[in-house]
Amino acid sequence: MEARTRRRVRDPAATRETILDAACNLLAKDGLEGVSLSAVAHLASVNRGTAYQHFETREKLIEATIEWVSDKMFRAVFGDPATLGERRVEEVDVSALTDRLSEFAMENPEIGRVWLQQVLASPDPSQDAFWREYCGSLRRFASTSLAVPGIDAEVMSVINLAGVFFWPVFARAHAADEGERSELTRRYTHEILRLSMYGTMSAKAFPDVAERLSKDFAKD
Amino acid sequence: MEARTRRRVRDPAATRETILDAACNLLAKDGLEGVSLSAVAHLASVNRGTAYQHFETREKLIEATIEWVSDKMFRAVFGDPATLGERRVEEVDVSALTDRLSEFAMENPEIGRVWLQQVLASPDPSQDAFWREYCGSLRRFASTSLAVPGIDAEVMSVINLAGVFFWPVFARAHAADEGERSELTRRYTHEILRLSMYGTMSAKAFPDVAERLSKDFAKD
DNA sequence: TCACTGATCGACAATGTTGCTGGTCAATTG
DNA sequence: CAATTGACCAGCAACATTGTCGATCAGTGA
Repeated sequence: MEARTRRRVRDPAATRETILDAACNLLAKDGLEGVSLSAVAHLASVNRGTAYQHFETREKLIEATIEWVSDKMFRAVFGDPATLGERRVEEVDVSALTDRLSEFAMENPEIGRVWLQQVLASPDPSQDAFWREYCGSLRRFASTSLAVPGIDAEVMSVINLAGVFFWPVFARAHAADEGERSELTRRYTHEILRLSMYGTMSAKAFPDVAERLSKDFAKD
Repeated sequence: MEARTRRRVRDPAATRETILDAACNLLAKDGLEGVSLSAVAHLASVNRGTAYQHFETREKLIEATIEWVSDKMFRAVFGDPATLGERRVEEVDVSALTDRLSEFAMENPEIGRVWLQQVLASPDPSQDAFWREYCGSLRRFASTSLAVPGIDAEVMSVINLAGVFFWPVFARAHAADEGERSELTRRYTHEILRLSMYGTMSAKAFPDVAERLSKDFAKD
């Protein structure tokens, strides 16, 4: 009859990681609603009590999960935070960065959206490393001659990130297999680059809008 | 002592509306997580049993709420569906449409995001009237000479809608009063128009990206 | 007027979740 | 080696939520 469930070997750091990883997967699968301590602990094969030992409350767990996601994302998109300082703005390969971000978003659905939501709602988004880096590099880029003048880096960050994190919702729902999925990823990166280069409206066809833009501009 | 709670006068249609309206408000306040039948019924001052009479299950209620939101949004952005057919593509005022959409998104936070999420995840987004109209008009616009060539209407719809529905998360968290909020709305509409007209990257500074774009293009 | 439909309500069972507590046991440290 | 720490676990209490049922009672139509 035996069969007592084996007691987990004592390794707090690893346990914490296990729990966060489980929370992350659950987040990607069912969204925020699906992240209950019961479900997370079960998926991580950890006792609920143990989970509470590591994270005081559900809120704290979610908060920690978001940070964990942010870090994962940072590495996937910008590489190792340690070696970051050395690179130059001019050297940043916009096109490759977009590729990596789209890739990550597609592989980790849901969590990017949840992360963005939390970060934007927080009193100071730049507390978050990924946001700081993303928005910051966009701002630096905007100040170079490589960029069109008049870019609002904050708004552009929101637009870019919102788009890249929402597209997988559509893509994953409409792609039957891996192949179609990467095709849809390609479609997205193509379009975002095309948009960045050429916009959507033929400038000479819209003198009124152009005028409105320059007027808004004067107000700033 | 008396004080029996008055029984609601019999008016199923109005009751249904009341419930949906409550659900909608709750959605805007607390997101999907906040929409429990208990909370909705309470807010609507309706017995929970009554709510179940109108909506078989929580899922059904949420589904109905999303449709209701879609309809509200449609009217706010495109006007009355009945008088829609008459207008021409060329007559559509892009700039005014953007204004109305941003306005709506700011006034009704959360629900637009949830709506977009549901619609994109559904097997056939064009079942939804708002999506059909938005994406369709973008497609029609793309085929005119007013537009830059090569636009992917579906991707652009996602980018635009994701952006406009996410911006309020940032804006509402960082605006102290009504005035700051409308200023932030203005910032958004300005930037999205600017982006549509001029993009972000100086085309001549990025011959490699331009080449990649034309290559991708050839593959299609 | 009177039966009938169905909108509304109060209560109940089943289930799930949160957070807490007290107990066990492995590792560390003096 | 003994004592202490704290990681881990099982179970409890409080509460929320879902979905269901049977009992009313207001309109409606015969």
